[in-house]
Amino acid sequence: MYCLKLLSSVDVWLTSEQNNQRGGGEESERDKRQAPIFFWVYGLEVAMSPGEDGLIGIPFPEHSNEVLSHLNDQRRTGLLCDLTLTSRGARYPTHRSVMAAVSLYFRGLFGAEEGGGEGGGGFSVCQLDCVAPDALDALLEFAYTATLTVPSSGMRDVLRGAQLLGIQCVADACRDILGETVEAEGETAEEQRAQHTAPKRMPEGERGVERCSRRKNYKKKVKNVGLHHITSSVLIASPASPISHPSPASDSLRSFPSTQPPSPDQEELCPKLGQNGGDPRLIREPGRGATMNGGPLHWMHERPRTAHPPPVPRSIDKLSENEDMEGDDGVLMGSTSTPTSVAERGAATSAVGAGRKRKSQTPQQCPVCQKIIHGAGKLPRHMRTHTGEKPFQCSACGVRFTRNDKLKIHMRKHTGERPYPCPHCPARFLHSYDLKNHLSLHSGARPFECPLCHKAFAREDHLQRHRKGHSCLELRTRRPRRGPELLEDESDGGRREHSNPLDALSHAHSSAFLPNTALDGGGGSSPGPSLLFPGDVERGRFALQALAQLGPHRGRLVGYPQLFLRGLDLRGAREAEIEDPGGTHSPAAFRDQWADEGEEEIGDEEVEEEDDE
DNA sequence: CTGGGGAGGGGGCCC
DNA sequence: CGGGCCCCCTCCCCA
Repeated sequence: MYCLKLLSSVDVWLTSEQNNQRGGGEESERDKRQAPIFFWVYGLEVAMSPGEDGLIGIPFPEHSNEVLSHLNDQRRTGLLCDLTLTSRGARYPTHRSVMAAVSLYFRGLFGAEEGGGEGGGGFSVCQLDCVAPDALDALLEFAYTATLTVPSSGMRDVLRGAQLLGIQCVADACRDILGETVEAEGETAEEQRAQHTAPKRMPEGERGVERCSRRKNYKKKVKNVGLHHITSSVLIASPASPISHPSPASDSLRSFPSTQPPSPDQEELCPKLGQNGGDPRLIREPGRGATMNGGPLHWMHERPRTAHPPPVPRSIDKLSENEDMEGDDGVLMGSTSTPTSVAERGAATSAVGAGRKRKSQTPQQCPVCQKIIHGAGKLPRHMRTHTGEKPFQCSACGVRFTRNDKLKIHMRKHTGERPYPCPHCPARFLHSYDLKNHLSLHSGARPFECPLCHKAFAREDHLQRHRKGHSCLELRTRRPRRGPELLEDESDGGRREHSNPLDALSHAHSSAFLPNTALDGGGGSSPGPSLLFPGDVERGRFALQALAQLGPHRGRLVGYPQLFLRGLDLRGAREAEIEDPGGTHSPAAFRDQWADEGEEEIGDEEVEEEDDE
């Protein structure tokens, strides 16, 4: 009997006779058969370790984002911050654990302290003048949001900082963006200078500033960067980047231009969009190196250098400002503690750069999400989805959009224009797709049918919503069931591999469902290959019943678009239940805990089916 | 729970 | 090649 924690509050109890064998060294045939045990819960791969004898690992993709978000909140408020990074006067409260998790440098730094007096804990300050404040800010934001926001002009700073701190993924991404190639030669002068300004760390209790150039072996050779001019800002994010969790820096990022009130200039530049709507030319000056509507450059200028709350009880600013300033290149270091403006830096880099010719624009891979963007000129549009840049503002209501065509459609609300009239009724629509949906009402066509309950919908997204809900799941669990022989397709005579056991189930209980309405949400993007074994349908069925037995807690699983069950070897559990009907090992014994009276018949049905077998 | 509207995003076509 | 325009899909929100 196992207790599986679901969403921290839902317990799924499974029984297995294998429980008694755990650790006993016995290896039954089932143990051999169950080698790779995976199943899919609505698109999420769930691993059941055979060695763990039925333990199920259910991933919660949002968990990491939530944790990061909370950590970022703590960073913003200075809560639990036990490390302050400084760069030329700017202070960045942070958490040692986070930095150690992100940075090989800090990992080595703090790891070396393990067992030492200061290892776990005292407040400490780490002077990182070798990393430009903007770059350090960006790297911290990356650490806490999985999103790296960096203006293209600051890409090299970030690259250098990432290399110095051993944040390899960021360094790689920056290199990709910069189009660098790994240089097999020795360290460049830049790297050598950087070594002189290696991160320094000042334990809180110490009076002076102890310089501890403790670079580890993670150090990567600095590439000989070929400078080229890039006018766009780039935001690097992990695929699951929680962009919605702003850091102080990201707050400022988000303040441009989407939430930033339009400047009077912008208002003048965007007088009356009207029918001609969001012509971006009214807002920006393309090709001038300027950014849309006060974009990255504007952001960088307004980016608060000391936006972070300063919980640092002691000041090392003067020391940090005066040290190592000569060690970096002029672009980075400048002559004072105040970083050179991005505009100046951009000009500097542009002056140095040789102007690399951009590659073909179709298709292009997004440097942030690695997605391939088809179509010429579509990448900048796509990039705005990462940066949150919304250059196109409605002159009527102030709402901003990332695309002018969206603004144009939006303006129809103000102008009353509804260019898509229904030929059968006076209805008119803003979107062509709305008209398309509307026409299906006239025709009565409901082409989107649920393969399980056969309810038809006029809109595909409504069908998907319906299938994501658990109302249909209940029906699924109560379907009359057949054996796995129904996997045999009568039409082609061969064994059909359904994309998931639920398909098989639905196929079993009904032969009339639309071929395009598979349970994968209509997208046909079932994660992972279809790897059904002869017993999978049974396993999937039992898993559904297990879900059903969640009773009121089952709703917590609602929202998963799919329920894929792969190799879920739960038959043992079922058999155990039969062997011990009503015993303490039976799920039925725990069914009352969930007090879902409507599901009891499922269990009864299950027993009846077992009797039939 | 469902129907409808709006918005975000991607792709195709054209200039 | 970049941008405009359009279509399509999907998601979210509201009644």
